[in-house]
Amino acid sequence: MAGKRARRTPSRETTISDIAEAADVSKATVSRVMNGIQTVNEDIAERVRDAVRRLGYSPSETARSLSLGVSRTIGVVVPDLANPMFHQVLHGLHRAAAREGYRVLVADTLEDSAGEATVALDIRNRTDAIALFAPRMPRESLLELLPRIEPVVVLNRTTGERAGSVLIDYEDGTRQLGEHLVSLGHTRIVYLAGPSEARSNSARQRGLELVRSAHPDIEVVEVPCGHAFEDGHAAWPGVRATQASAVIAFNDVVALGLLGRLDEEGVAVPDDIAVAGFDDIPFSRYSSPSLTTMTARLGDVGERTWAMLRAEMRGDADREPVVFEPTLAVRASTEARP
Amino acid sequence: MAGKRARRTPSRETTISDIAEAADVSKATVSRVMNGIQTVNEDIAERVRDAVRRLGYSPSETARSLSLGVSRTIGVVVPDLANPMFHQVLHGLHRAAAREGYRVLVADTLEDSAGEATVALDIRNRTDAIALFAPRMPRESLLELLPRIEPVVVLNRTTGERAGSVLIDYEDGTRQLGEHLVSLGHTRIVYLAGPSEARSNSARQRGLELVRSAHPDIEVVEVPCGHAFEDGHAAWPGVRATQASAVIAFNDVVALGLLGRLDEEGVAVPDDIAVAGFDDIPFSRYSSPSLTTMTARLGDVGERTWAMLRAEMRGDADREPVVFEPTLAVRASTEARP
DNA sequence: TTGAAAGCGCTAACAT
DNA sequence: ATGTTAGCGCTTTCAA
Repeated sequence: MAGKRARRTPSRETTISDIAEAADVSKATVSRVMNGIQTVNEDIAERVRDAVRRLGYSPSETARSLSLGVSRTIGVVVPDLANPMFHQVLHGLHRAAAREGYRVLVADTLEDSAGEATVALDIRNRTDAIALFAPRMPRESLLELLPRIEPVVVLNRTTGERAGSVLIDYEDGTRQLGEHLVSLGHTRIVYLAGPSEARSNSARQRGLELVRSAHPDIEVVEVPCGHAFEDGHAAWPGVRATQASAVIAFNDVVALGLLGRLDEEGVAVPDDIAVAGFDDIPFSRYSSPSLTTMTARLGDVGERTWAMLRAEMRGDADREPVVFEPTLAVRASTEARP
Repeated sequence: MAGKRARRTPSRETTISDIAEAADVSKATVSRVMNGIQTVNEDIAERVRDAVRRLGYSPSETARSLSLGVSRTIGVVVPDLANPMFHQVLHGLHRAAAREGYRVLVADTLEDSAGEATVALDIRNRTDAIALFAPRMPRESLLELLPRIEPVVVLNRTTGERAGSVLIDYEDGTRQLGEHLVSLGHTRIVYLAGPSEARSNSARQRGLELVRSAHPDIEVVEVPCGHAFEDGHAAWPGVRATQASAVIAFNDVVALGLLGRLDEEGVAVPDDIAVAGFDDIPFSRYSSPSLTTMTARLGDVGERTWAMLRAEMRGDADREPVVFEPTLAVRASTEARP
């Protein structure tokens, strides 16, 4: 036997060497055939293809990535795949990336802010770039992480120009929502607050502050809530206690949870109480009553995220944050139909 | 200059060699420190950690995977991430995999059945195993693909023992739904059909056939529809034309789309028409009216999928399909509240 | 047109 | 306890 050391790991079944041997050519030739390089004699190419078929071979992407230095794959880290808002962004990002031949791999952190950095590093170390969707980790952690995972673009968090960032203007969106309710004659409005780690929660609070300043006669009270259905569903007693006539929910998911509860309780929407959400997820259009919300062209947000990621990869990103201004979508949950 | 060939690809910034050089040790020692192997002198280890910190190094998972022969990562291919039904399964799978230190990477095929095989091969070639969620491709394609991507487990498709498979019994579930409506006195029921590529669609049709046989006096008519909200929303004219008093939707998403439309049209549910879905997604509990549906412990489905995947990886899978029997969740959309 | 061999960044067997 | 080196499965340069 040759002096080779024993191999310890199982590794994969069929490799390029097996094909080379079976087709009686060099690995280089197999590689050329697999990558469609035209300079190969057709007879030989066919012999290779035949071996590939017979042995059921497909190249290790891991080995290719290592050799090439790139994977043509990007990673996306999402705090909660169950939130439809992220799908819409993901969809746009996906479409844009696919156009340029990039694959998208998604990792869900299940709202575990402590594990975010680990997941991000891990996925980044197998892809060419990474997008962080609304990371929940503290700002210092984020700023520390960013240089280690670039090229990176962050959604809904500022980065102090340490990375590209795409923002939805929750502050102004929430202000618009407030103005809408005020114009409808509501004088006491409750805000169902989201998770305090979510930076967009403070943005919403700032928006409400603007409403308060503009209308000193209007009361805006805050009720702690959360980000999920159950949270909205469970928030009713707290809302009722405020005797408010209108509520702005942290997002559509929460708003829909509340809507379901109001129906159970026999509370009329919007006559007894008006409800508004944020994000314009598809469900919001079809709920009953349909939900007034802020809509932000989330597909475009995704496309734009890809564009920034691409710029980061090329090294010619200017890192000026891109801000999307949401617009009001008035539906039946705030305005009674004629 | 040494006789080394020019390197052509950019590759990564900081490698194990840089750290070795900076800390004045061998790569092996750096590797030991990075992997927490205790046999390293504390002074040296600290020197290495220091270099790691200074240079912001984190190991290439690609290189580790290649060297180790495993990645401790599994892939999941999903036809449509926007369907909440898949989240619930994903969640259970995720939780179970994490317990054993495995990472989960998700790829969305956006309902493109032609691209499924490519995505599956690609993701499988960077992970240790793969789960296919409700693949849309034709059976022959699936059977041909399976041996090339094992270890693999398939959700909601049979595999002829060529791979593990976890099934939800849509046939019996749909039958139960039909019986429920019949017991409520409905005599004409419409089925909003899903995509014909979805194998679970035919399962539902078989379930309806059982209802027809058991109740010759009952009419069950089929109306082509789809799998998304918009499809349910748009299906109303077709449903009305049948003059049926009850509808079974392909899934909850479709049912909720229809519910929204019925509200817009001023049709009372369940008094004018009863509506039932399938899957018990979280929204269904909170819609108004809340939705009658079939519930199948989707989290357990995910956990079980992991268990089968694990068995496939170890090579001791028996491949007997695991079937989950859904149960009826009666809510307000079929049964008026007292 | 084809093949030999170096090299991608890491791990682990073996030697010291 | 540490270093040397082969090897994981590919791609690509260079030589023939």
